[in-house]
Amino acid sequence: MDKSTLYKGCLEPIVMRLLKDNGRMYGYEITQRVKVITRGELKITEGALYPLLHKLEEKGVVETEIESIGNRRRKYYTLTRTGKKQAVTAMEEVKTFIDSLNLILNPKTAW
Amino acid sequence: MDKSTLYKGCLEPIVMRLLKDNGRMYGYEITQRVKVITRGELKITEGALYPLLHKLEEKGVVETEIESIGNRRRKYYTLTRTGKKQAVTAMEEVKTFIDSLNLILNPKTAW
DNA sequence: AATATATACATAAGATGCTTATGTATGTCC
DNA sequence: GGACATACATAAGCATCTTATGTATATATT
Repeated sequence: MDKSTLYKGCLEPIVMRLLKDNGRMYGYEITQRVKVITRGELKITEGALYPLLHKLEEKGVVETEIESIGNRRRKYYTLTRTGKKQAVTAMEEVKTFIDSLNLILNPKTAW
Repeated sequence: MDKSTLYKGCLEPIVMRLLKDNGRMYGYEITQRVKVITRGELKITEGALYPLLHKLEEKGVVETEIESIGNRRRKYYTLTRTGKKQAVTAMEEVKTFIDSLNLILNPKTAW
Protein backbone atom coordinates (compact mmCIF):
# COMPACT_ATOMS: atom_id res chain seq x y z
CA MET A 1 0.00 0.00 0.00
CA ASP A 2 1.13 3.46 -0.82
CA LYS A 3 2.03 5.14 2.43
CA SER A 4 0.53 8.49 1.54
CA THR A 5 -3.00 7.15 1.02
CA LEU A 6 -3.34 7.00 4.78
CA TYR A 7 -3.47 10.70 5.21
CA LYS A 8 -6.20 11.25 2.67
CA GLY A 9 -8.89 13.34 4.27
CA CYS A 10 -6.67 14.60 7.07
CA LEU A 11 -5.16 17.54 5.24
CA GLU A 12 -8.01 19.91 5.98
CA PRO A 13 -7.90 19.47 9.78
CA ILE A 14 -4.11 19.67 9.68
CA VAL A 15 -4.24 23.02 7.93
CA MET A 16 -6.93 24.32 10.26
CA ARG A 17 -4.93 23.28 13.29
CA LEU A 18 -1.81 25.05 12.06
CA LEU A 19 -3.73 28.22 11.31
CA LYS A 20 -5.40 28.01 14.70
CA ASP A 21 -2.04 27.71 16.44
CA ASN A 22 -0.07 30.19 14.39
CA GLY A 23 -2.67 32.75 13.50
CA ARG A 24 -1.37 33.63 10.07
CA MET A 25 0.47 31.44 7.58
CA TYR A 26 1.15 31.28 3.88
CA GLY A 27 0.91 28.16 1.76
CA TYR A 28 4.53 27.30 1.32
CA GLU A 29 5.10 27.90 5.01
CA ILE A 30 2.46 25.30 5.83
CA THR A 31 4.15 22.65 3.73
CA GLN A 32 7.49 23.33 5.41
CA ARG A 33 6.04 23.43 8.89
CA VAL A 34 4.38 20.06 8.49
CA LYS A 35 7.61 18.58 7.21
CA VAL A 36 9.56 19.86 10.20
CA ILE A 37 6.98 18.94 12.83
CA THR A 38 6.64 15.39 11.55
CA ARG A 39 10.40 15.01 10.94
CA GLY A 40 9.84 14.49 7.25
CA GLU A 41 7.14 11.87 7.66
CA LEU A 42 4.28 13.90 6.22
CA LYS A 43 4.89 15.80 3.04
CA ILE A 44 2.09 18.02 1.86
CA THR A 45 2.13 18.50 -1.87
CA GLU A 46 1.35 21.87 -3.35
CA GLY A 47 -1.11 20.26 -5.73
CA ALA A 48 -3.16 19.27 -2.72
CA LEU A 49 -2.64 22.30 -0.52
CA TYR A 50 -3.37 25.25 -2.80
CA PRO A 51 -6.71 23.98 -4.09
CA LEU A 52 -7.71 23.19 -0.51
CA LEU A 53 -6.82 26.70 0.65
CA HIS A 54 -8.87 28.15 -2.19
CA LYS A 55 -11.80 25.96 -1.23
CA LEU A 56 -11.56 27.08 2.40
CA GLU A 57 -11.52 30.68 1.28
CA GLU A 58 -14.60 30.19 -0.88
CA LYS A 59 -16.39 28.65 2.06
CA GLY A 60 -15.46 31.57 4.28
CA VAL A 61 -13.33 29.51 6.60
CA VAL A 62 -10.19 31.53 5.93
CA GLU A 63 -9.45 34.97 4.59
CA THR A 64 -6.37 36.09 2.72
CA GLU A 65 -3.99 38.96 2.62
CA ILE A 66 -1.24 39.34 0.08
CA GLU A 67 2.04 40.65 1.29
CA SER A 68 4.96 41.68 -0.84
CA ILE A 69 8.56 41.26 0.17
CA GLY A 70 10.56 43.00 -2.51
CA ASN A 71 9.25 41.54 -5.72
CA ARG A 72 8.05 38.38 -4.06
CA ARG A 73 4.50 37.95 -2.94
CA ARG A 74 3.08 35.77 -0.24
CA LYS A 75 -0.55 35.00 0.31
CA TYR A 76 -1.28 34.83 3.99
CA TYR A 77 -4.22 32.86 5.32
CA THR A 78 -6.09 33.53 8.54
CA LEU A 79 -9.08 31.75 10.06
CA THR A 80 -12.26 33.80 10.03
CA ARG A 81 -14.56 33.87 13.02
CA THR A 82 -16.57 31.01 11.51
CA GLY A 83 -13.32 29.28 10.68
CA LYS A 84 -12.22 29.35 14.29
CA LYS A 85 -15.44 27.73 15.40
CA GLN A 86 -15.16 25.09 12.74
CA ALA A 87 -11.57 24.46 13.75
CA VAL A 88 -12.68 23.55 17.26
CA THR A 89 -15.25 21.08 15.91
CA ALA A 90 -12.76 19.66 13.45
CA MET A 91 -10.23 19.02 16.21
CA GLU A 92 -12.81 17.13 18.24
CA GLU A 93 -13.73 15.05 15.24
CA VAL A 94 -10.16 14.15 14.50
CA LYS A 95 -9.58 13.25 18.12
CA THR A 96 -12.56 10.90 18.08
CA PHE A 97 -11.34 9.47 14.80
CA ILE A 98 -7.84 8.79 16.12
CA ASP A 99 -9.34 7.23 19.24
CA SER A 100 -11.42 4.92 17.05
CA LEU A 101 -8.39 3.99 14.98
CA ASN A 102 -6.44 3.22 18.12
CA LEU A 103 -9.23 1.05 19.48
CA ILE A 104 -8.87 -1.16 16.43
CA LEU A 105 -5.16 -0.93 15.84
CA ASN A 106 -3.91 -0.99 19.42
CA PRO A 107 -6.56 -3.07 21.14
CA LYS A 108 -4.35 -3.77 24.13
CA THR A 109 -3.53 -0.18 24.94
CA ALA A 110 -5.88 1.82 27.14
CA TRP A 111 -6.19 5.24 25.59
CA MET B 1 -16.36 18.53 6.35
CA ASP B 2 -17.94 15.16 6.07
CA LYS B 3 -16.82 13.15 9.04
CA SER B 4 -16.22 9.96 7.12
CA THR B 5 -13.65 11.49 4.77
CA LEU B 6 -11.15 11.26 7.59
CA TYR B 7 -10.91 7.55 7.41
CA LYS B 8 -10.18 7.40 3.72
CA GLY B 9 -7.20 5.18 3.17
CA CYS B 10 -7.40 3.58 6.61
CA LEU B 11 -9.79 0.79 5.72
CA GLU B 12 -7.12 -1.55 4.39
CA PRO B 13 -4.95 -1.51 7.52
CA ILE B 14 -8.07 -1.84 9.67
CA VAL B 15 -9.10 -4.98 7.83
CA MET B 16 -5.60 -6.42 7.98
CA ARG B 17 -5.39 -5.78 11.68
CA LEU B 18 -8.69 -7.52 12.36
CA LEU B 19 -7.68 -10.52 10.29
CA LYS B 20 -4.32 -10.61 12.03
CA ASP B 21 -5.98 -10.63 15.45
CA ASN B 22 -8.86 -12.96 14.71
CA GLY B 23 -7.38 -15.32 12.18
CA ARG B 24 -10.47 -15.85 10.12
CA MET B 25 -13.36 -13.52 9.44
CA TYR B 26 -16.10 -12.97 6.90
CA GLY B 27 -17.07 -9.64 5.42
CA TYR B 28 -20.23 -8.89 7.27
CA GLU B 29 -18.52 -9.88 10.49
CA ILE B 30 -15.82 -7.29 9.87
CA THR B 31 -18.36 -4.48 9.46
CA GLN B 32 -20.08 -5.46 12.70
CA ARG B 33 -16.86 -5.88 14.62
CA VAL B 34 -15.64 -2.41 13.69
CA LYS B 35 -18.95 -0.92 14.72
CA VAL B 36 -18.79 -2.61 18.13
CA ILE B 37 -15.13 -1.86 18.81
CA THR B 38 -15.49 1.82 17.97
CA ARG B 39 -18.86 2.11 19.73
CA GLY B 40 -20.58 3.05 16.52
CA GLU B 41 -18.06 5.71 15.51
CA LEU B 42 -16.66 3.94 12.46
CA LYS B 43 -19.11 2.37 10.06
CA ILE B 44 -17.64 0.39 7.24
CA THR B 45 -19.89 0.30 4.22
CA GLU B 46 -20.23 -2.86 2.23
CA GLY B 47 -19.60 -0.94 -0.97
CA ALA B 48 -16.14 -0.17 0.36
CA LEU B 49 -15.36 -3.45 2.09
CA TYR B 50 -16.21 -6.11 -0.47
CA PRO B 51 -14.24 -4.59 -3.36
CA LEU B 52 -11.30 -4.14 -0.99
CA LEU B 53 -11.43 -7.78 0.10
CA HIS B 54 -11.51 -8.86 -3.54
CA LYS B 55 -8.52 -6.67 -4.28
CA LEU B 56 -6.60 -8.16 -1.36
CA GLU B 57 -7.41 -11.63 -2.61
CA GLU B 58 -6.18 -10.81 -6.11
CA LYS B 59 -2.94 -9.50 -4.65
CA GLY B 60 -2.47 -12.69 -2.64
CA VAL B 61 -2.75 -10.95 0.71
CA VAL B 62 -5.74 -13.01 1.80
CA GLU B 63 -7.25 -16.32 0.81
CA THR B 64 -10.85 -17.35 1.01
CA GLU B 65 -12.93 -20.28 2.05
CA ILE B 66 -16.67 -20.50 1.60
CA GLU B 67 -18.65 -22.04 4.38
CA SER B 68 -22.29 -22.97 4.32
CA ILE B 69 -24.56 -22.75 7.31
CA GLY B 70 -27.82 -24.28 6.22
CA ASN B 71 -28.66 -22.47 3.03
CA ARG B 72 -26.58 -19.46 3.91
CA ARG B 73 -23.05 -19.01 2.73
CA ARG B 74 -20.23 -17.09 4.28
CA LYS B 75 -16.94 -16.23 2.65
CA TYR B 76 -14.17 -16.43 5.19
CA TYR B 77 -10.96 -14.50 4.71
CA THR B 78 -7.57 -15.44 6.12
CA LEU B 79 -4.21 -13.70 5.76
CA THR B 80 -1.73 -15.62 3.64
CA ARG B 81 1.90 -15.91 4.65
CA THR B 82 2.72 -12.84 2.57
CA GLY B 83 -0.35 -11.16 4.00
CA LYS B 84 0.89 -11.66 7.53
CA LYS B 85 4.20 -10.04 6.69
CA GLN B 86 2.47 -7.14 5.02
CA ALA B 87 0.19 -6.76 8.00
CA VAL B 88 3.21 -6.19 10.24
CA THR B 89 4.56 -3.51 7.94
CA ALA B 90 1.13 -1.92 7.58
CA MET B 91 0.75 -1.69 11.35
CA GLU B 92 4.10 0.07 11.67
CA GLU B 93 3.14 2.50 8.95
CA VAL B 94 -0.17 3.34 10.57
CA LYS B 95 1.54 3.80 13.89
CA THR B 96 4.00 6.26 12.37
CA PHE B 97 1.14 7.99 10.64
CA ILE B 98 -0.88 8.41 13.83
CA ASP B 99 2.23 9.66 15.60
CA SER B 100 2.69 12.27 12.89
CA LEU B 101 -0.92 13.31 13.12
CA ASN B 102 -0.62 13.66 16.87
CA LEU B 103 2.51 15.77 16.53
CA ILE B 104 0.50 18.28 14.56
CA LEU B 105 -2.86 18.00 16.25
CA ASN B 106 -1.74 17.63 19.85
CA PRO B 107 1.49 19.59 19.89
CA LYS B 108 1.50 19.91 23.67
CA THR B 109 1.19 16.23 24.38
CA ALA B 110 4.28 14.09 24.49
CA TRP B 111 3.46 10.89 22.65
C1' DA C 1 -49.47 -15.06 6.77
C1' DA C 2 -47.38 -10.83 5.69
C1' DT C 3 -43.99 -7.50 6.64
C1' DA C 4 -39.92 -5.67 8.49
C1' DT C 5 -35.40 -6.29 9.90
C1' DA C 6 -31.03 -8.72 10.10
C1' DT C 7 -27.68 -11.49 7.81
C1' DA C 8 -24.64 -12.07 3.79
C1' DC C 9 -22.91 -11.44 -0.51
C1' DA C 10 -22.00 -8.37 -4.81
C1' DT C 11 -21.42 -4.51 -8.25
C1' DA C 12 -21.83 0.08 -10.60
C1' DA C 13 -22.05 5.16 -10.82
C1' DG C 14 -20.51 9.10 -8.90
C1' DA C 15 -17.99 12.15 -5.54
C1' DT C 16 -13.92 13.33 -3.20
C1' DG C 17 -9.22 14.06 -2.24
C1' DC C 18 -5.19 13.21 -3.28
C1' DT C 19 -0.58 12.59 -6.71
C1' DT C 20 1.93 13.81 -10.55
C1' DA C 21 3.09 16.88 -13.95
C1' DT C 22 3.54 21.29 -15.54
C1' DG C 23 3.93 26.27 -15.60
C1' DT C 24 5.41 30.99 -13.96
C1' DA C 25 8.49 33.93 -11.45
C1' DT C 26 11.88 35.57 -7.93
C1' DG C 27 15.83 34.84 -4.69
C1' DT C 28 20.18 32.73 -3.25
C1' DC C 29 24.33 30.09 -3.32
C1' DC C 30 28.57 28.41 -5.50
C1' DG D 1 25.47 30.54 -15.21
C1' DG D 2 23.21 26.79 -13.17
C1' DA D 3 21.21 24.48 -9.40
C1' DC D 4 18.26 24.78 -5.74
C1' DA D 5 14.94 27.10 -2.74
C1' DT D 6 10.99 30.04 -2.37
C1' DA D 7 6.18 30.96 -3.76
C1' DC D 8 2.24 30.72 -6.26
C1' DA D 9 -1.16 28.10 -9.45
C1' DT D 10 -3.79 24.61 -12.27
C1' DA D 11 -4.99 20.31 -14.89
C1' DA D 12 -5.13 15.30 -15.74
C1' DG D 13 -5.43 11.13 -13.70
C1' DC D 14 -5.88 7.75 -9.95
C1' DA D 15 -7.37 5.63 -5.65
C1' DT D 16 -10.73 5.26 -2.25
C1' DC D 17 -14.70 5.94 -0.64
C1' DT D 18 -20.32 6.79 -0.66
C1' DT D 19 -24.66 5.85 -2.40
C1' DA D 20 -27.70 3.10 -4.78
C1' DT D 21 -29.15 -1.13 -6.25
C1' DG D 22 -29.66 -6.09 -6.55
C1' DT D 23 -29.99 -11.02 -4.86
C1' DA D 24 -31.10 -14.36 -1.34
C1' DT D 25 -31.92 -16.50 3.26
C1' DA D 26 -33.24 -16.18 8.31
C1' DT D 27 -35.66 -14.31 12.08
C1' DA D 28 -38.75 -11.43 14.58
C1' DT D 29 -43.10 -8.82 14.72
C1' DT D 30 -47.85 -7.97 14.19
